[in-house]
Amino acid sequence: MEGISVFPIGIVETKTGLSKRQIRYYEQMGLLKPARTKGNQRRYSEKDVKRLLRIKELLKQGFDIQGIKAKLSEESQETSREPEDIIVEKEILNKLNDPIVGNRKITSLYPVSNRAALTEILSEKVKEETPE
DNA sequence: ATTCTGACA
DNA sequence: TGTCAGAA
Repeated sequence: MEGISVFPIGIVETKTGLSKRQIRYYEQMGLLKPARTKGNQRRYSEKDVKRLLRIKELLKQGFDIQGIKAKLSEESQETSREPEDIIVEKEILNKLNDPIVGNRKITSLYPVSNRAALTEILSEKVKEETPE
């Protein structure tokens, strides 16, 4: 019984400490999709509230919209997790395709369980791709 | 009284 | 992000 959307934005505002402006803005950015009443008013569920709280934290931790979007979608699929090997492959592909790897934070997701193995394999991969 | 969308001194 | 307008 937590998927039912019942709270109007005003309640969510007090429950999360986020302004209505922010709550609506994050929705525009595709971070959440609250239900709508027939009168076009937003109705949030507990799940939405938790999501907003997570957004709030990630924001405090200095993440941009893209990063948060990635983290959120990651947490949504957190159920059926893929084998580490496959995850590692995806991470490598993401990093190799993302031009802003060295300096900025990557816009893609990166589970940190086997980060060591990742960086190791990645460095080798990069080494091959980078003939000095 | 509340919320919604669009806009900007 | 805040905030005001005009409508619902």
